Amino acid sequence: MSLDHAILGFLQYGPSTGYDLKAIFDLSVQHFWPADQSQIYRTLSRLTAQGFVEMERVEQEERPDRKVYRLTPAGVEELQRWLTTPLPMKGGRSAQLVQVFFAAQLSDEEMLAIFRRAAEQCRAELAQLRAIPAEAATYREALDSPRDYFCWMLTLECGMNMTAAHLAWLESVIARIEQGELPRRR
Amino acid sequence: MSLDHAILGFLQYGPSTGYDLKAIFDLSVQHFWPADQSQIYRTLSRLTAQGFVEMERVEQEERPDRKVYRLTPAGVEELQRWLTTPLPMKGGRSAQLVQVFFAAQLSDEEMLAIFRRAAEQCRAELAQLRAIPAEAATYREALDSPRDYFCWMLTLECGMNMTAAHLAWLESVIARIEQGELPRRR
DNA sequence: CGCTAATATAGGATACGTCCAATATGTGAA
DNA sequence: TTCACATATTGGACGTATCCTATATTAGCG
Repeated sequence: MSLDHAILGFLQYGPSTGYDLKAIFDLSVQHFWPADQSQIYRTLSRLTAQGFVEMERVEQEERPDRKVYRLTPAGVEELQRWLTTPLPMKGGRSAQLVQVFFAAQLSDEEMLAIFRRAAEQCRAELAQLRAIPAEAATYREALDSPRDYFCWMLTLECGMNMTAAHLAWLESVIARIEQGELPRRR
Repeated sequence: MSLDHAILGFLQYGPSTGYDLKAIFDLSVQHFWPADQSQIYRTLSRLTAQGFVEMERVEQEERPDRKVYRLTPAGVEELQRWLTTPLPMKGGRSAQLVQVFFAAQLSDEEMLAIFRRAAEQCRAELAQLRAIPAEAATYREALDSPRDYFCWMLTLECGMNMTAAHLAWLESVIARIEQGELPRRR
């Protein structure tokens, strides 16, 4: 249940609405923990019921009331507890690797297409990740703690390293196939 | 719906029961597409209803009948179609990175613990991946096509590369924290 | 002799994620 | 003017994964 704790984590920076949370999710942790908007709202209700956050209704004219959530002491404690809890290494799923695994019956050209497409997507993702620090600057003041910022940048670095490594592998596979190292069909 | 297509992919090597499929899943594709046993059986029923596989009941004494599934022509076609379909790059989730992102409020020691634990898990996973080729040899004859085997080894290589890259990153973070590059709290 | 693992399948319950649509209105762009 | 987008929240439906339990028997180990 990491969405719960990610939300608690963000609320630790200060009170927020579901809408705010969605925005900061998309900017900062999306590449390793994407969050659906309706999922955020539902989780917020649950966290309230569990007593980890409190909600304050702020009335607005002509728009839906804002519901501003803040951490309770119990929420702070729960976050702390979770952060120091060892996590089981849950292997991610990759549909693309499933394609690779069964790609043997495709033609060489079709296989190359899979790898070239994947490489393109990697490059796009890398570009996206590289664009984050510029946008992050906006929030840097809000965060204000250089330690928080350091942690954020660590996750970014991880994402870029992983993507770069994946891209390197894809390119090496493409090169090998182009050099005819792929056994023939039949 | 990659589980569906992974099952179709394995059935392409020859008829199997749900039980057989579970075994080959765990050996070969588990590290990028783990499959739950009951999920396999349910998917098999659905694929039958959709006409992609056929079931033949093989009676056994003193044990539940084996249900042997085989691909239909429609199933072959569906597999081929899916293999050549571009996939949306679905970013994997990493609860560990969520911990890192919010780790700023932990002590240096607690942060180091997170990274050291993660590094340990990486090493364990690497060891597991390295053990696969030996077990794979059993199935090599069954697969018999060197092209299929090549694709299998590609996915293994990918897994090992990614894990190694992740480990390298973790070790570099540990080194940097130990050298005091992490900004202080408060 | 008892325990566990292997062979084989099935179903309920639950959590979690994703998509889509509805509600309401202001602002800026084409 | 029309269209999309930002603000803000909510709910239905569905797909997929995960967990647990039940059934039934054999083989091997200590």
